[in-house]
Amino acid sequence: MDQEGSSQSPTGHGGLSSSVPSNSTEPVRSRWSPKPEQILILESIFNSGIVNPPKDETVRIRKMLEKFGAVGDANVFYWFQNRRSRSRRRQRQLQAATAAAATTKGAEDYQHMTTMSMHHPYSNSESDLGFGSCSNSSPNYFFNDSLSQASSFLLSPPSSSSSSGGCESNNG
Amino acid sequence: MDQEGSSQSPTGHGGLSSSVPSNSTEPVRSRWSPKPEQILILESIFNSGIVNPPKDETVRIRKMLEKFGAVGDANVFYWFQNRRSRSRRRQRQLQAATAAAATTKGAEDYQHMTTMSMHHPYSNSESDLGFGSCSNSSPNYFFNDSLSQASSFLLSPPSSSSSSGGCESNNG
DNA sequence: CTAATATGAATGAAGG
DNA sequence: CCTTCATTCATATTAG
Repeated sequence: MDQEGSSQSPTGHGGLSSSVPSNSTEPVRSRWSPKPEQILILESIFNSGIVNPPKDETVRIRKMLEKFGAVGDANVFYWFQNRRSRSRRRQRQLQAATAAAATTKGAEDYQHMTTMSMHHPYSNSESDLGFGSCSNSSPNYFFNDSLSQASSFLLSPPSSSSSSGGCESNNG
Repeated sequence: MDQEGSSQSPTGHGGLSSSVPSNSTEPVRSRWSPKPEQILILESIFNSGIVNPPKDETVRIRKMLEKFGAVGDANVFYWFQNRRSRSRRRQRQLQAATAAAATTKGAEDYQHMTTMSMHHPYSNSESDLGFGSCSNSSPNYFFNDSLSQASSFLLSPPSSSSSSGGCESNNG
């Protein structure tokens, strides 16, 4: 198969500035491929408790991500939506596995369950439980960053202190 | 796009000595490798017309496959998902090629894929289309099997019946 | 050992 | 929100 690790051609998505991929030198990426920095930011926000950012917040997040590569509001929205779904699914799966492992009811279902071990390329510890960052003040979700450039950027927000407060995100 | 998350052993072996080489590199931590019997079952189901089994059916299929080796709902779901995609992809490829050959435009303005070689020694005809087996009765998809143990097992399915037709899986 | 292929798994995007 | 499609990544297996 064709394996492309480094892609330096982000399709001008976002539906704003960038135009159609008329570049003949660009392998034209069909869909958006979030950069590591962008993923870091998105994960930070998600882990901060903002699992369902409102429209206002989504736009701001997009602005931040744009610094590291072309991205649109829709991409951000999709990302959070998929992230939420996957998180919930993961949680349910883990819960079901744990429960099944401890079941042993001995009624009629004698189906033994093998050890649950979902292999993960990256140690994805989904610990988004109990988000205490539910303050309707400044949405500075970053504090546990790890990237260099990302952190540098995160320390210099666009002077926008407008917070939309979002304990329970509700997009319309 | 994981629908059901139920993964068991990463190596995908029923708990016996794996056929993995004596390499000291990763003997474990692999992806699920469906056993021939499992593949037979899955193919039978797929060819039976159940190309998109609902959740209930997926669980049941997983139970059947578990008899032949560790497998999770997710694996079954992935299998069907990939099967569908690949079938469609295959058809589109062939169709495109045929159309291109019949067009006789004399201009190769059509650019598809990057490096998709289509020099296949055998005609990869899935011939799985136009399945008129659209009856919402018992889901006894097996009838044209060839395996020994598999067939033996297939003749003793669980008393669970009432599946979702399989014509058009639409649940939500 | 390296290249190519087959296939399971992950993710972005879209529909309902 | 949940399900589904299409694309891509990663790895196992096979060919050279």
